[in-house]
Amino acid sequence: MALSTIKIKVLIVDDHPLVIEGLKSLLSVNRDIKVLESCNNGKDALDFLEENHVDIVLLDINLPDMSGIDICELITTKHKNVSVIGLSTYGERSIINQMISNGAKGYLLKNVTETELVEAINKVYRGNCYFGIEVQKAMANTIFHSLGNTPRLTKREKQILKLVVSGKTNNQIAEDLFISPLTVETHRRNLMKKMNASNTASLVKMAIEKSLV
Amino acid sequence: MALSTIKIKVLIVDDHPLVIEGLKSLLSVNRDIKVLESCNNGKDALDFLEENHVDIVLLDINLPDMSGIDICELITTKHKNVSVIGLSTYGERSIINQMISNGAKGYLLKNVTETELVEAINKVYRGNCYFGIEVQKAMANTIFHSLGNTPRLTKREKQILKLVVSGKTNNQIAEDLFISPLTVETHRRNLMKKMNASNTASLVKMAIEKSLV
DNA sequence: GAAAAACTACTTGAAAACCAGTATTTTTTA
DNA sequence: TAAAAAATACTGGTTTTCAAGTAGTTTTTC
Repeated sequence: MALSTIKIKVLIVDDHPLVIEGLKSLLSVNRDIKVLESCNNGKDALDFLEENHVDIVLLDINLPDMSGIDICELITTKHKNVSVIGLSTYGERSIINQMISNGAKGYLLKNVTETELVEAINKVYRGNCYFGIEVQKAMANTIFHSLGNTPRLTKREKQILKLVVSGKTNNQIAEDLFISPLTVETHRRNLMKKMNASNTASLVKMAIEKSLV
Repeated sequence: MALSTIKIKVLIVDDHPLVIEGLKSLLSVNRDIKVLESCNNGKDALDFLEENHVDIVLLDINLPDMSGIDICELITTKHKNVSVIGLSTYGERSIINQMISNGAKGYLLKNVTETELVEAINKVYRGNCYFGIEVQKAMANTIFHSLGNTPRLTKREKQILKLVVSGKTNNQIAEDLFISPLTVETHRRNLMKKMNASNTASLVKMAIEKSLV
């Protein structure tokens, strides 16, 4: 708050000009925060991050070229010192879950107030998490049976889980991915261990429940 | 409409007094419809139906003693000449689907207008179906991949499907239901045939997708 | 009361999944 | 660059599921 020379560098990613302008306007008042750039698609955002130092990305979920959820994962894995705050119109719990498990540090709805927005950016910048009041409400309903204990799956595991859920056998998956059926079996076993599933049925159920597919 | 002596007999089931009064008030204007009784829980409703002739049940989903979805099934199986119209605050598609597959002939949201309510009751009374505009909107989103082609499962099949989804093996299910594992196997096979599933994974996926569990 | 549907139970054989390890190579991260 | 994590692949054995039938009993329905 005190150091006026060091500003929190923000990148806005949203395909709606109105929202971008609105966010810029809200943040322009605060002199600890500087909006470096705004992108209206995922690719531009990723390109910008390659060549610029950014602290916070305000990331919309509905983008024209790719899902905000996927972009979130790309950003958080590639740029460890960049924090993502999700942004969307509706507080759908499945999306919020996915954002969190993909490394998002905060989540806000678009009816956010200036106070809330600034608080979110400050908190996340300091390494904390921030979730809007409306978002917390949306999560509260099903807090026990999904959030928090969602296991972290590897890329390959997610891939295989999707194929399992789609009804493919180990052999079919092996053919699809050009690996040995025995390897698929190993991944499957690890998946079951991670998700506390005793068989395919509960694995599929939990995968859907935790919105991992 | 013409015969003033024969009125459509309606039973209201809702645990919220305000809603009951509202519905009564809306329907009191119409002289073809008579609200016989109103219950604030499922048991009372079922008891009333045992001893009284009712044409239409306006059934809330959230009830204190049991789920409106279950009551709907009980009513439609026990009382063939009684039609159920579901009633709830939110137009959640999964609930609507379950109501329909449990025999509901109509579904309305609580912000329903007098016109719509009367039209619904009249249509359902004449053997048709009626779904409110808001409900239709909610269903339209996912109309292709769930509704319409939902297979009709028997009571036992639903029961077993739930246990399969919960991760139990045929043997465990057999123990639970005091039947032979071989019988469970037969039911499971019929379930897979009905749902076009080739294995447990796709069976579970489809069961959840079609909100059958 | 007859017909249909649902529930029950079995046989046999094959395929797939599950369990519990070990182990090498590749990639990522500190 | 060394350590950790992820992806790969194997052995060997057990349990469960899948497939394709048959068939008796009970419950619903017309």
